[in-house]
Amino acid sequence: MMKQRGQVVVDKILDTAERLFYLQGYSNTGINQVIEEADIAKASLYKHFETKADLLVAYVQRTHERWFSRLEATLNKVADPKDKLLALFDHHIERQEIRQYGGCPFIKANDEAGMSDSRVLAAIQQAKRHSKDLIKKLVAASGHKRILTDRELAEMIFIALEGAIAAASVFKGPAEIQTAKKIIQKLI
Amino acid sequence: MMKQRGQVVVDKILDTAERLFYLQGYSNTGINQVIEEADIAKASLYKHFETKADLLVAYVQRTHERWFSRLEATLNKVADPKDKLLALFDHHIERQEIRQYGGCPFIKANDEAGMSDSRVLAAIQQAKRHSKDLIKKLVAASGHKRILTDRELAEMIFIALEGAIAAASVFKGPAEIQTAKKIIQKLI
DNA sequence: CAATAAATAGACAAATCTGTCTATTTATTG
DNA sequence: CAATAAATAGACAGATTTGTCTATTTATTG
Repeated sequence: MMKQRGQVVVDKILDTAERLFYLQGYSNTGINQVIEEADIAKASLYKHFETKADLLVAYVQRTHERWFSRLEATLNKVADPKDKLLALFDHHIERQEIRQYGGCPFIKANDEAGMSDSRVLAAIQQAKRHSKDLIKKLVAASGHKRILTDRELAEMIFIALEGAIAAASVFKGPAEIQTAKKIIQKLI
Repeated sequence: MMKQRGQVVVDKILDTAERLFYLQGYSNTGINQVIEEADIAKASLYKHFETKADLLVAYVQRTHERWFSRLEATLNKVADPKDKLLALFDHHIERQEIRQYGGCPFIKANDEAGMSDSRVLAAIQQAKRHSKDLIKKLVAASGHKRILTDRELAEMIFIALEGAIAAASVFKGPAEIQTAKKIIQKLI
């Protein structure tokens, strides 16, 4: 039952889908490219995922899980509660560097399929609610200046992160995320 | 030379492309659907646009022009300089209602084609720079509290608008745009 | 009116797409 | 080892994609 060395087929599929769906977009990525680059048989893919849309849903959920794990690991390394808020921005600067400023994978998936597939939309909303909740907890524990209320500051950080990542993906650089960080720093 | 009543072919194409590219996405919209719904011949489309990608570039540029006209008209109705800043948010709440919370058309186009087509990326960057410049001018004339510098406030408003529109398109409602407005109100 | 330009309908090519199916080989497990 | 499950390669169907081309009709303009 346990495959230790060598990925199991479903992981190879998801790894490849994750890379291609983000880089090229869902619609621009064909099943044939996925199975070729994942180096698996087509029948194997359709044994694990009934349709291409099912693979998209799985991709969003898996991206959500991995996003959360990585962010949690980053935040655990930061002690000061205000610094945790600022670490959010540094984390996303690093992530967007790695992602070559391709923007937020959830917003991308939402723009491509969120209006037509309700399961995709639901998975994306879950991820964004998760992000917002996490920020709310960090704000509550931060002991900030109270220029804004807890709720306002949390919403502002959430919205600023979203906007800064979107802007960074337009201008292909970290500038807006760094700017957002400095401004939030003034407000906490 | 002048066509007065009845749209010329190129306008019918662009109107249809505008609607379909935004609603369904560029990749999910076929040339055949465009010509059918625009009620024109395929040869006419390819006489005006060499490739589908050229139509996308034209779509982005036209969306940019129309976005600016509409926003300018809205702002001209507002006298108070601080109210102009707040009117940005109201304007986008209305626009996103009409657009059924489909998000920013430029970010959408960027997510779908910005990484692969440099002309699309350039057109999107122009639109976003235009938006940022407009906000900067409004901020400079606003006589705000100077909790933030002019540059910081302008960047914050730009980023907050981007983020709020993205969040609104995930949660399919105006909540985040309204919240962003209230927060900016506190800072000006 | 005559000449030129613009638009039309639609067939067509060539490639690509998702999804199905068969037949075979490789792993796993009792 | 024997039985079951999982993965493979690849042909195939049927639909759809972008873009080209021909032949015809409709507008425009000198």
